[in-house]
Amino acid sequence: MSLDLEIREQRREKLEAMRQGGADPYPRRFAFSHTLAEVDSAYAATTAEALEAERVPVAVCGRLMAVRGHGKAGFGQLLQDGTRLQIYVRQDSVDADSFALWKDLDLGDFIGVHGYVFRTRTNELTVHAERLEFLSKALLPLPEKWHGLQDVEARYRQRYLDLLNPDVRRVFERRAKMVQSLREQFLARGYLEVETPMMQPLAGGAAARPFRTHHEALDIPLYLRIAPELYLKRLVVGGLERVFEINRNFRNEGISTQHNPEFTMLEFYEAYSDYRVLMDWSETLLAELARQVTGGTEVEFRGERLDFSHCRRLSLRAAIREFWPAGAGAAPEIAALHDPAHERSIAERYNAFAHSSGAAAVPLESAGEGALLTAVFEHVAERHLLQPTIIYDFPVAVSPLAKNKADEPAWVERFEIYAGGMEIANGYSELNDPEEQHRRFLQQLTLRERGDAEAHALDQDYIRALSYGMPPTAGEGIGIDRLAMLLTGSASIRDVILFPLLRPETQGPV
RNA sequence: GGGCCGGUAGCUCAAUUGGCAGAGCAAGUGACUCUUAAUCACUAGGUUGAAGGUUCGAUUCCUUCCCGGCUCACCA
Repeated sequence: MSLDLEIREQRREKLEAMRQGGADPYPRRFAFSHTLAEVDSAYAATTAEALEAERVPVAVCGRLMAVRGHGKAGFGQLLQDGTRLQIYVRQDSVDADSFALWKDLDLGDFIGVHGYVFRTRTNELTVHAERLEFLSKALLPLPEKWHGLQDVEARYRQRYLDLLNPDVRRVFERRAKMVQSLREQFLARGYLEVETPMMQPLAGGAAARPFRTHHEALDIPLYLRIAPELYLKRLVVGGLERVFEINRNFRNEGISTQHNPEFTMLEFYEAYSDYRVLMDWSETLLAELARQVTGGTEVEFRGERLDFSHCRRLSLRAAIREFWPAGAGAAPEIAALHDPAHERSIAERYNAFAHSSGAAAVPLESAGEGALLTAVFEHVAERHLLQPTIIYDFPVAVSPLAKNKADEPAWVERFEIYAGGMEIANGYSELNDPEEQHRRFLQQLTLRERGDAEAHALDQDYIRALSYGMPPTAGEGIGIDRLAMLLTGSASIRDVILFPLLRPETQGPV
């Protein structure tokens, strides 16, 4: 028998013995007087003498994480909701049943402790036990007490064990605080929080491969949403002029340190606004977010200090010039970047450099007009954009839902925010001309026919909604997971998602 | 999907260019009434991810496969 099973067998026997003795090993509740955190904060400043005089009675509970026995006495450490507190059990202070229970406890068991607060000789705040109650059993042993769970796969598969590690717990607490801060900032700006369909008959609003499912009763195919965009803008048509949604998107694409098939997006729209307004608002939003979550505007990410107090602004074309690799010859002239005729030669020049230096080349084949320049930007600049940076003005070919620039119709009023070398946000002035939107969808269809599985589908109902009239509107999506990576210093998106997608275990758990 | 790295006791990790698979924690027994990674003594715990191959002998070398990590490509 493996040791694991042996331990479980021994612990089952303890449970059985408890039942034989008339006790319920899984009792229903414990009426605690204080949480461990409350004990901690209430008596943090109280001296040993004052506690001794007062003998404050408490009833506390938690998971037993450490035991240091001394024969007829002993110390234990309880863990409750992230707080640890020491207990002291001595034979001459508790009843016989409680002491027998104490001797029989395993690490990981849950107990309730009645007693009083005191300080040990080393001045540690401790509950002096007078009675113990058994609350629940750990049949399986917990991970190693000092190192915790280290195996990366086990950490993700058994997150409940990983979360016992305070550093891991802190990441998810901070993520929660982040979402709360964002929500509060949007509510303060007069936004309404909404929920739009996660299952859609057409997966629109972004360029990505969707997950497909099927509704039995209606007998129709449905797609898990790749973005909420088209629904949120329908709401703006309906007069909900400031809306935001924090929810999951699903994209049937690769998994990496920056990609999980389901990820959380904050997406928002405000009427009578444009991308200039959103650039300003995003900048203050991020700065305030960093302040509320970390207490400052600077964070450490992959060895870099990132400063969220402001965003640098750079046009896409300027970014290509600035980050054009030295080995690729002179950076493209501004005039060339404005002339579609030069787009291909710019990409080819970059690719010549890429081939000689071993860097990834820009795929030339399927790209439509304007898409090449965007691809060049991503290859040349993205990984250099460590400090928060707004990149603005994109080609219309890669932005089928964004409004054209007044003075340059082949380009749109769109921006993306980069930090830590990752794209974390994407926003634009929304295209609200239904006829132009229809033409854009048709262009996407021709891409689709050419084999681009990620090109937008034609959403007639969305065209109809726009035809009723949508005010000038600006909208933006912010990737919550990546932002959480930045604000928690996590190198992988899996470290900020409680249960990241993994291949299922072939051999079931023990 | 490509490249690189990894998988050894429940957990964290060792194992000498191929030579008896080990330690700490956790577990069991015993000692111990102020410890805090408690201490001390003893005990038990292994199909070294799987299947083949080379060899007198494989955790170690080779092949295939499984699982994971990093990275590149696609994407946010």
